[in-house]
Amino acid sequence: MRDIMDRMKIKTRFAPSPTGTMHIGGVRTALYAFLVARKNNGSFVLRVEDTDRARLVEGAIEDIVKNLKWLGLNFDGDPVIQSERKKIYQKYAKELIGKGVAYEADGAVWFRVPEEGQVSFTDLIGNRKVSFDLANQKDFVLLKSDGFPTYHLAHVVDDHLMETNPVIRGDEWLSSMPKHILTFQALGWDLPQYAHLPLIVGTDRSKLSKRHGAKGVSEFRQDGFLPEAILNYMVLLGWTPPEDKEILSLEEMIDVFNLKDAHWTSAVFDITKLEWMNGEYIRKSQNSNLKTQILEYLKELAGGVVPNHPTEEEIEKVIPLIKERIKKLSNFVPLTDFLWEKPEYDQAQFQKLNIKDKKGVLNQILKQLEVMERPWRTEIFEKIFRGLAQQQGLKAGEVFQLIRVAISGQVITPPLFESIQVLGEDEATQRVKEAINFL
RNA sequence: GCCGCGUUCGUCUAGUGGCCUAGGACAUCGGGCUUUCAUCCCGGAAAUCACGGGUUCGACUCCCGUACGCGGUACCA
Repeated sequence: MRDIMDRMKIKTRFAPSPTGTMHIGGVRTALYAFLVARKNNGSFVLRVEDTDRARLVEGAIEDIVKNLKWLGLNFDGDPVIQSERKKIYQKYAKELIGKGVAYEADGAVWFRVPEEGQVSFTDLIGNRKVSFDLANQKDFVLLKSDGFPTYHLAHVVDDHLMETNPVIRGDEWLSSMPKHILTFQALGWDLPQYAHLPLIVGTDRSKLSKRHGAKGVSEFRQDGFLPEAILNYMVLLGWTPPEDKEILSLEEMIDVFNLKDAHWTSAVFDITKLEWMNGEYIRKSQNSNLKTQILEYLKELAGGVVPNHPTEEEIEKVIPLIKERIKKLSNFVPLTDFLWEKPEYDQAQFQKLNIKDKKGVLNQILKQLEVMERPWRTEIFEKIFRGLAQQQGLKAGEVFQLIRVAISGQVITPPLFESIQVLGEDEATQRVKEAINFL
């Protein structure tokens, strides 16, 4: 197999049908095809399988192209659009009728499957030989009565003409192999190599779909997932990198990926691990890159408009505070919005505190803040409130926690002093006053 | 029903006959660091390798069967 792979030129394709938004499961198929192509200096093309006119969804092609681009899975050349190739399929359907292996009935062209015999091929995944008894196969449609080809004809014609090798697709096609083998043979063409990728399934082990709350790529993007993390997580669903090195860039994947090491068992999509990995990517990204990504993310969230707050400078200031605290870009908003907006105080948050006379202590705090030398310095700030805690018979943490809720309305925030620095001394003092009034 | 494929911790997986009293990662639990939450560090629990037969001195690894799961069985892809 290795020899054959080496000798043949490599050309892979991703062939979705534009019946909806690009699904997360498709990412893995596209990624593997992309990796095989790039690894072998081959090409990777996009083919749009739009032969089912009834299920066409407007904008689906644009969605697929946009998402592939976002992911960094760049394809070569222009997409091949099957609906524009109608004549070609018709020509071969006619040829097949001429050869006597196909016939017309009910306005469609059917392939006549031999009564007996066997077909088999060896799948690249796991190097498994799979055989089918033709006695179990029925005649199938090549050309529908509307003149468009079925998947089966279109696949054979296109992948032969495009010289696809190997064909990388989902495992749901494995049972259609007899149809494809038969058609290739009837046309007198060589069978390409095939790699049927195991299905990605939901927690109930059935094919991943909307039923599982499975999302489209765009939704992952809106959720604040990074393309690198999605790619990295998906590549692990069915393939293990050498030496336990799980975190890999696209470039590194190209380097070490090998289809022959791909697995043949279906994998459950586990968003928890994806989230962890996304957090890893956020933590290890450069602050300046993160800033750009957050800016872009917020802009998209606001419908393409740059929001007034946070500004680029504000984001820059806050990044070191939140970098280790967010798993997804979307976490940025709830974690930081108290910095740009007045908090809405909630008794429940104050009640979590272990201090009896909150109002009294807060007044003490306010008094200190008003006389503290500006600009406030961390050491001084800490010293003063540790002293205050002691004097009040409280733990230092309890006092800091009270200040936290007073300035943010929340019990969980980025580091206190740094947050106050972003807020500014006036605003921080003002909020303590407001908290006192609230209590 | 028929055809095909599959079956190692909850999940992704390592493992290609002795290195496996089964390793790693996520999740989980406990501890450390710590003014919250995270990050980080240390440690624990977690798979009778689906089951039953073979083959072999020896099987998670090879063979057969059973069970279960999934996919296909469309003029959908």
